[in-house]
Amino acid sequence: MRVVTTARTPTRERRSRRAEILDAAAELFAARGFHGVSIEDIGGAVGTSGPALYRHFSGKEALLAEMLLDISERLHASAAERVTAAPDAESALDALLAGQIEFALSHPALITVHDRELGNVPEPARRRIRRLQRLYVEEWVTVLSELHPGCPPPRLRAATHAVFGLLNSTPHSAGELPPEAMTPLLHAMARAALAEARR
Amino acid sequence: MRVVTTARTPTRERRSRRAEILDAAAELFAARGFHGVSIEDIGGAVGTSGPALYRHFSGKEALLAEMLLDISERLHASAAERVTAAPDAESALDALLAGQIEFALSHPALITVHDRELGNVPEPARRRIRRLQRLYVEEWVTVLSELHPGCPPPRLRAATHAVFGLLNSTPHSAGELPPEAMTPLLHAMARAALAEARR
DNA sequence: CGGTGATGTTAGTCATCGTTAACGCCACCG
DNA sequence: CGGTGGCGTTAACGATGACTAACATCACCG
Repeated sequence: MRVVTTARTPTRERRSRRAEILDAAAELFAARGFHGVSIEDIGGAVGTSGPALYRHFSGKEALLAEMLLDISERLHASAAERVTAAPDAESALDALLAGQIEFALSHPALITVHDRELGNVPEPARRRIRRLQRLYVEEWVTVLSELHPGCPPPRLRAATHAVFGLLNSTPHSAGELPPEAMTPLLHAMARAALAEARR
Repeated sequence: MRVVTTARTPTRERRSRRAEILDAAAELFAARGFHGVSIEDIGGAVGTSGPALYRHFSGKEALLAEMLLDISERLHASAAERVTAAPDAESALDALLAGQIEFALSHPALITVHDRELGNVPEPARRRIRRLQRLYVEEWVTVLSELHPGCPPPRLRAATHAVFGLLNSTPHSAGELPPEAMTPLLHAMARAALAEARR
């Protein structure tokens, strides 16, 4: 059979195709959930159709795994850097807050997928992601322990998760405020909330 | 034949089958997402198998719609009651906080589904749910406006959403703290965070 | 008693989905 | 040039899922 396909020039390689697919998939997963998005949807979102995706990922779950792994690594690495660069616990906390807020405001889809879709990641990768998430939380808890000595770690962990919820609420209030106003507001609210954990 | 929608409960079981199905479905939706749960899964969770569900709901989407509608109505009704019963804005805010915290702690699955699955509700019901959610938020914004006069409503709305994120983080920190400790912690953190919205 | 309606059951149907197969371009490299 | 490999295509396949059909049970009530 004769296939008169569109003769496109694949020489254009402005950005890695993998990254392009990951971005599109993140947007779709955030909007409709992992199982609500088909391979065809993802392919369509990057201009190719369907199974072209398998040239870049071994499957749908592997795609998700790589996405979550990348997010967890970026968050944890950024936190570790910021904490070691800070002169004291006070500024370390501010740096952690600034990092999380910046990430949440600039990548709302990634944040959304990050705390919704862990359950769909197959087992080998799931553990690695969990580990990174735990390390990230412990980064916060360590700083807070220094700030609130004598406060039991479980309480600090609960407070940390609560603050994550506060900061990650960004996707739900999209458009309410411009980022220049949202950033200091979230920072102030989170800081005040964490001060209450002291008991 | 006339369709009589006022269903007289046959009282075969101690609890309505509908409610039993809704509870099981909420748990499953929260854990795996709407599209990650099959009709067979839901049936299996209540001891029946598969299509028995259609004796109680017209379909999977209708089930979700009823679930979200019920949640939104309960939240909004509770908020309206509490606000009108409160003597002043200060205690109204405390009552709103207490209500949301109690709901989030006792029904984590419902809270999870409530802010994740709106996109899967078909259109006639979606608008009603959105409207109730908006009314609920406005209940908070009205109280906060009285507490922080001169503060622009968009800022108060953003702060309210952020506090919802904080309070609804409960499902993510399950087991960190017992409810007796979690309740006052969340209340204090939320109150401190909202005080910062004053600018 | 016989009928009726509420509530189950199992066996399909039809659409969709993830994945694989088989093939076509085309850039690059010996 | 000719092959090789990266990257895309369409066509199929097998599994699964939502939903329907046809039938069973059984309490209840005239």
